[in-house]
Amino acid sequence: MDKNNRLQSNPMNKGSHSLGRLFLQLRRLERQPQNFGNAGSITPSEIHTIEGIGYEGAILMNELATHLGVTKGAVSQLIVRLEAKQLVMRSSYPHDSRAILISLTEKGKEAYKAHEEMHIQFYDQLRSELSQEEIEIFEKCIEKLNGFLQK
Amino acid sequence: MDKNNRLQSNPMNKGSHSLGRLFLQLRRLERQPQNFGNAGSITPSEIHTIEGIGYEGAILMNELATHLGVTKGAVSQLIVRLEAKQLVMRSSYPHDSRAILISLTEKGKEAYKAHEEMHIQFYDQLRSELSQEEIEIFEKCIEKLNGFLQK
DNA sequence: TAATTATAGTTTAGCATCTAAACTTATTGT
DNA sequence: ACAATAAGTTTAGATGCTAAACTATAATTA
Repeated sequence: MDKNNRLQSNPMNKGSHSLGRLFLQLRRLERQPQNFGNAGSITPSEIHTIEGIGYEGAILMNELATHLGVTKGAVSQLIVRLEAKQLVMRSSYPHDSRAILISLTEKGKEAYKAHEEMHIQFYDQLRSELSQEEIEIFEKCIEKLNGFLQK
Repeated sequence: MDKNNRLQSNPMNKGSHSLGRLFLQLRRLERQPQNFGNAGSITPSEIHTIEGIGYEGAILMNELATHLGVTKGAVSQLIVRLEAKQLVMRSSYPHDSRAILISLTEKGKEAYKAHEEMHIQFYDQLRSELSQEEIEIFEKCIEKLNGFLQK
C-alpha cells in the first residue's frame, strides 16, 4: 500500500504504536485455550478465574466478580463450568448462608501452580534481557498504567 | 480470606502480579464499546479494524487479517458490519480481481482520528508522570514483550 | 491449451464470553 | 414484623471468534 497515504505518521507517537501492537498480541493470546497441569484444555477466562481463587485460597463469588471485573452472573457461569471440570468446589460461608466460598480442588491447584510457573518463567525471560534498574522502571510504568486504567 | 492460605506469596513475583492485574484491566477495557467522533458506538474489535485500515490508508482483507491476528472469516464479518455503519468501503484491487481493497469513509476517518487522539492523550498523560529516560526504557520493554509474544 | 492446484474472500454453524434483568433466598435496618 | 438490601442463579441475547465448506479468480504444470 502507499505509505504516503497514511493518516497517521507522527513520529512522536511511536511508543503508542508499540503499545497498540502489544494490545493486539494480548487479544490474540487471550483467545487461546491452553493446558495447565493435567487439567485438560483451559480457556483464558477459566485460568483467570482459577488464578483469582488460588491467590486468595478461598473467595466469595462476589469478591471474585470484583477482582475479575465482570458481573456476578458471568462468574456464576464460569464456576459451573469449572466445577464440572472438577477444578473448583463450592462450600458454605459460615457467617452468611447466602454466600458461597469457592476454592480449588487438588486438580485446580495443579493448574494454578502450572500457570504461575509459566508466569514466573515468562518474567524470568524478560528479566534476563534487562538490567535490574530497567525492570524496576518497567514495573513502575505498569503500576502507572494500572492506575490510569483503574478509572 | 486467610492470607496465610495463599498458594502464592513469592515476593520475587510482584512484577508478574502487577502485569496480571494489567491484563485483567485490559480485558475489561476490550469489552467496552466507545464513541469516537460522531460515528456512534464502536466496539473494540471494530476500532482495532479501523485502526489497521487507517494506518495503511487502504489494505487487503488478507493483510488486515494478518495484522489483527484473526482469520479472514472474522475480518469478512467485521467489514460487513463496518460497511453497514458506513465507516469503511470496499473497492477493487487492480492487480487481482479476487482481492478487495478496504479503506475508510470520511466518517471512518473521523473515528480513526478521534481514536488516535485518545491514544496520544493517554500517552501524554503517561509521559507527564515519567522522565524521558523512563519512557525510553518503558518502550524498550514493550518492544521486548512484543518480541516474546510474537511466537 | 486444458487440467490441476492455490489463493482471496464469503458464508455458515457453533463455541466462548459477557451483560442485563428477572428471580430466589437470606440478611439487615427501622 | 416488614421493607429494603444483598448474594447468587438463571435466561435471553449480543459480540467475536474459529473451522470448514464454498465461489470465483489466478497461477502452475502437464
